[in-house]
Amino acid sequence: MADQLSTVFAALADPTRRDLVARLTVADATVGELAAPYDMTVQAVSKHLKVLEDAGLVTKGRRAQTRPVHLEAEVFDLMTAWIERYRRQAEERYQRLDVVLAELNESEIEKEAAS
Amino acid sequence: MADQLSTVFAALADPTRRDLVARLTVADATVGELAAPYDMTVQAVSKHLKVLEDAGLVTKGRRAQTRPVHLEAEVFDLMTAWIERYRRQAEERYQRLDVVLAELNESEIEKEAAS
DNA sequence: CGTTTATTCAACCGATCGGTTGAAAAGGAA
DNA sequence: TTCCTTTTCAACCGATCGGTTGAATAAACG
Repeated sequence: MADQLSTVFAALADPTRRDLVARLTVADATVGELAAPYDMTVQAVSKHLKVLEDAGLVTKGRRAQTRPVHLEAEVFDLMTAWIERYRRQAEERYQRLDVVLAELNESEIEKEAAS
Repeated sequence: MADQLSTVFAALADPTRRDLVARLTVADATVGELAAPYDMTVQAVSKHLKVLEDAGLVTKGRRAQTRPVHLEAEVFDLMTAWIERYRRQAEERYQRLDVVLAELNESEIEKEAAS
């Protein structure tokens, strides 16, 4: 299978799945309950939940015939870690750029002073 | 087109595109330079860069025949905002659950004390 | 000018995606 | 047991995806 970061990003690339995640932050819910609001079959929602489950974003319990779905929010950390790592790296680069520009400016000033 | 969050998540769901973003945090680079390390045609990389561009993660300049690619790190904020919003919501929910469990525990203790 | 270099456009291909319908499985309830 | 409810499995469909090859574009260089 693909790496987890890829499956997590891919899982959240779909608006229906993001909405499912959003609703699961409020409370656990069964597949049927989760499917109700959408204009699609319960099978389609079941598939979406499987994608979220494969990404590790969600787990399913078992109570009677029903499968209560539970959000596993720790996986968010994986994405946050990736995003923040490269954001920080990009910011550091811009800071270095600022230094370079400042130095350029200084030597410009020196040239000005020398002329 | 799809909403920006969807396109950004989808763009980063591909490992090659994540690697491109990672490399662009170090320095701007031309399409050819970016394509060199991968075992795929330059056209394929050009397509990947177009996906990143459509997601707003990258812009292309124009210098001679070459198109220097530049990372636009601000779009990261969009994802971070979404992730953090629901992470916080999930955490609050668990805190509420903790309160409920604590209250249950207290009444258990009261029962114990009463017996 | 014609040539070379860098990039994109267009068409194609197999695989995956998001949805459907229909059947199967598994657990209560009568 | 039989029936009903919940969920999943399987097959199918059109659309998109990630890659290819080949041609078009655009700017520098001889």
